[in-house]
Amino acid sequence: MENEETICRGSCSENLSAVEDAIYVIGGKWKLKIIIVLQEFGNVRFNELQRTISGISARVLSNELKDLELNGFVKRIVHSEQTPVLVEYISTDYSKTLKPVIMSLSEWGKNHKQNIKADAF
Amino acid sequence: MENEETICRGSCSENLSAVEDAIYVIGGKWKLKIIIVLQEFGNVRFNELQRTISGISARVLSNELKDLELNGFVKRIVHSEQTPVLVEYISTDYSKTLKPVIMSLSEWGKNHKQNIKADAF
DNA sequence: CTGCATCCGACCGGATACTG
DNA sequence: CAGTATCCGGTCGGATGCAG
Repeated sequence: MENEETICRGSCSENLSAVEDAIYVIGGKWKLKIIIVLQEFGNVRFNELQRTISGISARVLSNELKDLELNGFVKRIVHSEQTPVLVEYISTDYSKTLKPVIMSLSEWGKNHKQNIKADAF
Repeated sequence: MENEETICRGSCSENLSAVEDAIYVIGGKWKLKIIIVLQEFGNVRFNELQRTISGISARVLSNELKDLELNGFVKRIVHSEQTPVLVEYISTDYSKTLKPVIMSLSEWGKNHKQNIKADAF
């Protein structure tokens, strides 16, 4: 019993901390959604992004983008220093490493919605 | 299933909403961590849970557990109505459907930590 | 157009104390 | 032990206005 628990605690904390790290970086309501849009659309401008991701305010989007850029998921490209400024955001190669995460989440979310419809427990 | 390069703009919103649904249910700082602990430990009592997941307060843990129970990820088992009350939480079969999500997140988190150590960009 | 600054209300969550 | 109630400070984030 003690032995099993000890083993479990070992791998568990490892797993826990890994997931914790992941959530710390890509957690929150918006980050993954922004990454998804950038990955699937390619170059996207600020307002375009805001329109695509319904519900996000300019303020929050701005903060999220800064955060994502700091962590290497997003690259900010300025096309013109004159007004009107043109800025595009693109996803980095590193953000592609999130593909499996996004896929499994998407898959699960799809199934979950089905289950919710099926039975209301 | 699909050619990733040609993932349609049409299915983008599909993907987005699926991930959004997933995040809505299992998002947040704690939910996945609680699920992980319950899956790996089996039966866990409230205080044990709080001790294992460092940083969570009783109040928050209580709320999260209620939420997880409502969504069918966790089952609450009362062993005794007398004081001291004995309660155990266990993960449900449905929570096992999150395995792929947890695995991909854990995998990514592990790699990410390595990359962070490697280069500080 | 792309944001940042500010104000300000809502809400999250810690600390503490309490109950069964 | 397993929570709940209350207080309360901090943060989140919407709205608005403005600047480059």
